[in-house]
Amino acid sequence: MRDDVNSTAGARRTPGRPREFDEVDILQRLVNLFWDKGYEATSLSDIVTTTGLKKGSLYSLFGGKHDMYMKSLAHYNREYVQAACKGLTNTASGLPRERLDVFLSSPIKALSEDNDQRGCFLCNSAAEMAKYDSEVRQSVAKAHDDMLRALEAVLREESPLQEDEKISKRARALLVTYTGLRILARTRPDLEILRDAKEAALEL
Amino acid sequence: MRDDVNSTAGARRTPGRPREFDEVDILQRLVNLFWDKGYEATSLSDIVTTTGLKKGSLYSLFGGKHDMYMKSLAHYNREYVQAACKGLTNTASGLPRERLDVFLSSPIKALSEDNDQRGCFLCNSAAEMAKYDSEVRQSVAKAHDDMLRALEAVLREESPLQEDEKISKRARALLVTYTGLRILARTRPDLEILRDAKEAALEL
DNA sequence: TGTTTAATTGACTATTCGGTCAAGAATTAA
DNA sequence: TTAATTCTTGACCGAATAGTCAATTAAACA
Repeated sequence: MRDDVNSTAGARRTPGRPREFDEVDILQRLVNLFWDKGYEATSLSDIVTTTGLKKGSLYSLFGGKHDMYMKSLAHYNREYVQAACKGLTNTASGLPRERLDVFLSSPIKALSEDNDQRGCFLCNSAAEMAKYDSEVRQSVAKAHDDMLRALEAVLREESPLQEDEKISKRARALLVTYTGLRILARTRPDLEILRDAKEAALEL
Repeated sequence: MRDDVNSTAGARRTPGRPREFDEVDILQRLVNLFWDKGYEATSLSDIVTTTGLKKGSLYSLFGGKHDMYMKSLAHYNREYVQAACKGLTNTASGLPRERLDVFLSSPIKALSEDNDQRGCFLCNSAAEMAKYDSEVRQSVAKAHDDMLRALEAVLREESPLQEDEKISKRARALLVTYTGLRILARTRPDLEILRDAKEAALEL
């Protein structure tokens, strides 16, 4: 009926009616929705509206609202968190100090340049869901571990002689600051608060 | 019917049937509920159950679910936030440095001693509601201002010669750290993360 | 005593919630 | 052409949602 969106030149196709949507695109729309409004405040009809899929398709694809959320969270971790980690550890993209600055500036940049007040999907999940949802808690914990490892790598790069203990301590402090920045961004506070906190964290 | 809970020795009573509950007690129960589960995940029937009041009484008392939330938030700010501010600025309760330590340790103490994983009602509100609820945003902003002023007072006390700019900067950084600690507490992370972040913040 | 005022109660409502399912449509393979 | 497979659609479901209201009860007051 529509353009044959799924077939890539001469590739084998599975039998049955082909999908009329791109799964990754749907996932991205879900991420944006949950990121913006959280789990409880997002209704199935919100989801139907912004994905363009009907309930039947959504349920056969994901299983249920909670699965949609978990898969969105996983997608966010894959796309955004990993990108942030790569940005931190990519030795080709500037001095360690500069990369840390970019990392801690991202919450501020999102707010000031893109007027993006959503904060961080991970931090929002931690706040809303982690207490009573062990799946979410696990997913968040894993992402936090990845971020801690990336932070430790940069800090080690910056101070090769520093003892492990100290490196890990500073990484943890940076993660806490990052989380605080992201949450406060959702209240649209003065940018100065965020900027000052960022600078203080970097002074260490 | 029940004991005459409202009358204090010989005081004038308003006409009409007297209340069978204590309004402050109800408010405290509401705070605990919303603090624990957030706004959307708390249903009216949760509220009916934990307050012991029926819907009619609740609605005539508060107006609606959102009013219940706002009044809970106000109560929290009055009771908990003000207490924290007092603890910070009370010159009789230890050195400035010690008071700051108590302040930043409170998220850790709640988690480790009381197994209290609720974080901070204010921070949770910021995360869940502030983006699309201007009333909440205002209430949160006011509480944050109070906390910033209290933090500035302690920092000034500790470093009387420091310039205003610097004091306010450090106060903001501490607020961000505090928020991060409280949010991460909801994911039941290793206490070490929180402890390390606290110490790093105090090192400044 | 009866009147007035206010609190309690439970039945009631309309809407929305997340979720299911059977029938139809579009494709591949034989 | 036919069969098998998969995707799409819209009608449908029971439960839960926030919220309303009139009847009843309990006090103060005159």
